[in-house]
Amino acid sequence: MEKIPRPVIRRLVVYYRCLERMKGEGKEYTSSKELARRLGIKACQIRKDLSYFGGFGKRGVGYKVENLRERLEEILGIGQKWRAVVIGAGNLGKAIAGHKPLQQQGFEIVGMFDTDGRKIGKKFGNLEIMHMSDLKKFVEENDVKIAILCVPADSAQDAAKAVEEAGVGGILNFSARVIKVSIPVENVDFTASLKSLAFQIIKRKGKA
Amino acid sequence: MEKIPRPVIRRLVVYYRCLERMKGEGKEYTSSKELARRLGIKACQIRKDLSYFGGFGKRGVGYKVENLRERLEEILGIGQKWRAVVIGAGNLGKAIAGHKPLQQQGFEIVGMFDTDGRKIGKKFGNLEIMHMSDLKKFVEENDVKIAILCVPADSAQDAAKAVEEAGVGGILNFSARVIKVSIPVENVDFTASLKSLAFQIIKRKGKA
DNA sequence: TAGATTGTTAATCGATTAACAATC
DNA sequence: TAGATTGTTAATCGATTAACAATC
Repeated sequence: MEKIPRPVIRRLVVYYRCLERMKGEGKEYTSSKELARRLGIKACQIRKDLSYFGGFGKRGVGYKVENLRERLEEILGIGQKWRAVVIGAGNLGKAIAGHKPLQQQGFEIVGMFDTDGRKIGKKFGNLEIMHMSDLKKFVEENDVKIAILCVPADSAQDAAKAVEEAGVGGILNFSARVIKVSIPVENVDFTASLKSLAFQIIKRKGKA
Repeated sequence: MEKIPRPVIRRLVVYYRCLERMKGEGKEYTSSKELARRLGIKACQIRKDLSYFGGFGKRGVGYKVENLRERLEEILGIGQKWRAVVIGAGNLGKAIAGHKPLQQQGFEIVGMFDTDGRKIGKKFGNLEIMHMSDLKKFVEENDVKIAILCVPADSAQDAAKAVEEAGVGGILNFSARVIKVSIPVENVDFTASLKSLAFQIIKRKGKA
């Protein structure tokens, strides 16, 4: 398979969600032009993105909504169940663990871990908070593929290392720190996003 | 001012955080090389990024940690207080509102809004949950600059529009939907990140 | 001076956009 | 056939990396 640019995958997810909605609306066919209009993206970019994975449309006609949705589901691995653990039982960790859209989209949170003795053994919903020292065993027994890292910046590297050693497949990193591991990582650094936003607001004020 | 590529600002935030830590470690001088090593970024990229805003270093010597930190603080608007509201008083909204690192970094959550009648009037910490219909007045009276959008995808566009009309300067969008407004937006779409991560794990498995 | 590191220009790389032949 | 839209190649754009003169 040809190398896929990172941004393409992000957009594929966006296309997928739009197709889900179109399906809900009872739409049978769509086109790159229509998707482009709804998503604020160029039509040729959509076609180009799809072309990395094959031709899914009919010239002169467009794409069959359900067919394209299914193909993207397959490509993105959305069909399968992804068993995940949350590392860090703070506010954020609990919010993620309780985030309903995740469950609906095939991500099942099967465990929560922390290092704070006062939290261990407590329940959050039907999840018991476990100690990091039990992570490896739990991952092996429960076929955990993803770890969602919600720990403070200073603990991030240690936690990430433990996750990697436990045999988890990839990390969604909410901590405000670059982590160094050899498994795939996606960073969700919203304090950086917020600062970047602040910068844009300042810049804009300057112009106005 | 020359146009600054978006990714540059994100990295500036990362540099800033690293400098804060270096300051904490009592380091007086650093270099693009050292920053590069600590952050897993190329040294020339750091110099290039900084060069958009001027020359902050001394050839042959490097950068004075505290000096560079201060300049970045200034550029990014980190020195000033940013008053923000959270839209959507669900799990996620509450987690963000209670997220301590935000307060420490100059972002103050001064209000929470929702449209669910059962939530209005309830307290979260020392914040009272208010109705969206009161947003405009609140924003004007409290000089709110940022709105953090934590509503379900289907409500995102309406909420974003209300935020824009209330006169807020920019939006941090946690919802899984593209929103169309004319003020700056930063998207934090972690379900998309999670799906992108899933794809990378699949791809990697294929190779191994 | 010799060594080090910046700031900046030029080269490379990668991603987006435009254009259009293929074809439904 | 005429009109529409894809899939793909080529052109453009933008960001990263390399290279090096300037200079501490």
